Amino acid sequence: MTANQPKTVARPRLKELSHYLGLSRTTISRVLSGQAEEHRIPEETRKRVLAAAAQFNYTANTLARGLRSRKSRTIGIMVPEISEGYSTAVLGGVEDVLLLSGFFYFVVSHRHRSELLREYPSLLLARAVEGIIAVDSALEEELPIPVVSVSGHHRQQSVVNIELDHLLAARYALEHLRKLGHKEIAFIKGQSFSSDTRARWLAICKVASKLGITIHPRLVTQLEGTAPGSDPGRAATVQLLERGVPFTAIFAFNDLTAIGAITVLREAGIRVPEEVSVVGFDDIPSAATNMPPLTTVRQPMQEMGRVAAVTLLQMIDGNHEEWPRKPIRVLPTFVERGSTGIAVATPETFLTRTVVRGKN
Amino acid sequence: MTANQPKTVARPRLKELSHYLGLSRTTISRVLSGQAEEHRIPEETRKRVLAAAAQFNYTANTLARGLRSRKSRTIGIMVPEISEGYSTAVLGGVEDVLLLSGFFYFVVSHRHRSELLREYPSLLLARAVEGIIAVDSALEEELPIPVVSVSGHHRQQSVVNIELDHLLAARYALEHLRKLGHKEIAFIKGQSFSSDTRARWLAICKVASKLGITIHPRLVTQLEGTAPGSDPGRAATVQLLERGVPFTAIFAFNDLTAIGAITVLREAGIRVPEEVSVVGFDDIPSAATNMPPLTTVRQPMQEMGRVAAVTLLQMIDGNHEEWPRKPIRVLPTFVERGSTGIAVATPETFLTRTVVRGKN
DNA sequence: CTGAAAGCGCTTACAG
DNA sequence: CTGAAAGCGCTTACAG
Repeated sequence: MTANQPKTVARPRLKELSHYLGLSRTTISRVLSGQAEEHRIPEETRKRVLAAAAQFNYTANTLARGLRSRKSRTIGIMVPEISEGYSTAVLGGVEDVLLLSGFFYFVVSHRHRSELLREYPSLLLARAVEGIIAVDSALEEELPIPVVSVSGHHRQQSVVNIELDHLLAARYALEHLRKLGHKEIAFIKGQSFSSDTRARWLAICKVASKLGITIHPRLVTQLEGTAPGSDPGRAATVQLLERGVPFTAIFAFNDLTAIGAITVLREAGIRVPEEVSVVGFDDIPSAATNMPPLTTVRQPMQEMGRVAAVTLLQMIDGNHEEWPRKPIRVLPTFVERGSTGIAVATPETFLTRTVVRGKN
Repeated sequence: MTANQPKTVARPRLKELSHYLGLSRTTISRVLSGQAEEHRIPEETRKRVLAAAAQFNYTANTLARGLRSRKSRTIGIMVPEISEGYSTAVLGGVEDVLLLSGFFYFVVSHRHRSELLREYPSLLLARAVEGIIAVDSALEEELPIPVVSVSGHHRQQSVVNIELDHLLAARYALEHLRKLGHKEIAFIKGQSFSSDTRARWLAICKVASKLGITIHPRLVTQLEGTAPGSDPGRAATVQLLERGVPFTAIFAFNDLTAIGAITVLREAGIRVPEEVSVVGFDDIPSAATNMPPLTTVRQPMQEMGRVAAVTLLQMIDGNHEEWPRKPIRVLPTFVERGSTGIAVATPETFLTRTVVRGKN
């Protein structure tokens, strides 16, 4: 950071502009932050300032501005894993909104490590963020800034939840399977640390009972471990097969799990969807190009990101009374593709085949 | 931002700690920024300070710290699209390194819009970032801070390039296809705005001529448009089929393109790999679960991210003489999966079939 | 309509 | 070994 840097054009400061224009820093600052009107700065002056700013390519140092005004115009986004599709789809939506508003964002990913989940909020606070969006992450403490949680199911006062309508999601999937004649349905629940697991499972139980679908406990399994990708789904499916209870369909926690399940089924010589149907959740991009293409419950992830961002910005600049008091609900859609089909009459058939262990 | 906030525990400031400890802010600051040694602060004092900081959960306001010390401990990352696999895989690697070093990062995605490509560097500079990592993005100006470019092929003095060994990549793919007997190989080049397109294509031409593989101009096509996903790949493949020149293999610019190509081929009734082999590039997660699984040139994207971050941090804290003067090269690996097979003797066969237009 | 001065919360020469 | 004071680059009461 010394004289060794390549030749640089130093960013101009307010002081320089002030000299150049023969105006006080106060006036320039007012013009540039859009307060010309309320301070009755003449149009002529305003234009001169704007022109000079453009000419010297001046923009305020946001560190200084933030320190003084207590508005950093920055938020923090916490995700479990930056390199996975769900988080980044949400991020895409968030970005759409933020960038139009002049906000920037820090991303931190905690990879489900509890010490990171605990530390990151403080670190973000030290970075003077004005709000936090938590994606599928369980925050523990109440924070002094607004928080919007996507699929997080928080109960704190300062947290507004963006939630999928899980009942509708469950109804889509289960009615679809019932219509195809499926009665023996296996379920792969999410990892216990995923904040959506509980809500999604409760909805499934409720809808199943309403539709008269029996959930056999030995056909219920759960993802385990923090491995990214479809490995946990493979392991869960192997477990399901080993239990030896016949089933004609699997409702997976998400698409990655469904993809893993299909791989294991095929390795075991079981055809999808001819012998076993598989329903996913999320509709990540590869759901459509998977073979067979996934029938799945689509979460509007981009939209959830946009809604989260809009809500957070309103909370930041509005006052507390106006904060949403209830979760904001978004709706799933159902995407029928090739991984589901009519239930076979005798599901036991596949049990006679060799079960190939999934790599894990 | 007024009294309407939920009850908040204000973050303690240095002043408070100073009162509490009966020590100057100077001393406390020194202890907390690890300068106790060089200022010969007694171990006893050091411990008292650390204990108090822990007790009050004090961390320095990074805005103030950054403003004064000119070290924001923040970098900017520019990517084309936050919600696509390539960028986020690189991001994962970057994060591994940054978080250990106490750096945070802003992400901005320009979606190939030239005004954003132009503005973002200034906006990041205004945010006082100490360096920038550009992923697959062509920066125009020389910046006053260090820049590391992943797959960017920049020529500016202040930019260090992280590059894949494209010659090796091309050799892997072409030797593999030649070994399988392919002579009529079609190529789908990247979009003209993608900074890797040129380098990758030059390498292919060079290696092809060395291996005695003829590149038929009418078997060369190019991705067009900024649509994310595999749609551009579908369109390019449709074009290829319409030209009517027979081929037995396609070397696609990336995996998404390869996936799109396979879809179009199948829709046209052409079997992969029995009639046409397809080689991808990148090895994104869905390459393995695609049907058929993709044979592809794997880029070590996480590693590229890690290398980029390590390099940038060294540039930030080292002096200019020590900056790398050459591109840093990383090596691809080759992943043989199911989308390639032995070349058919009479590739013309597929041309008699109906060509189905890819949706686009 | 305009500006001088204070101050945001730190770090860092400088002095002892 | 320790601290008083200056200052990073802004914004914002306050005053006129």
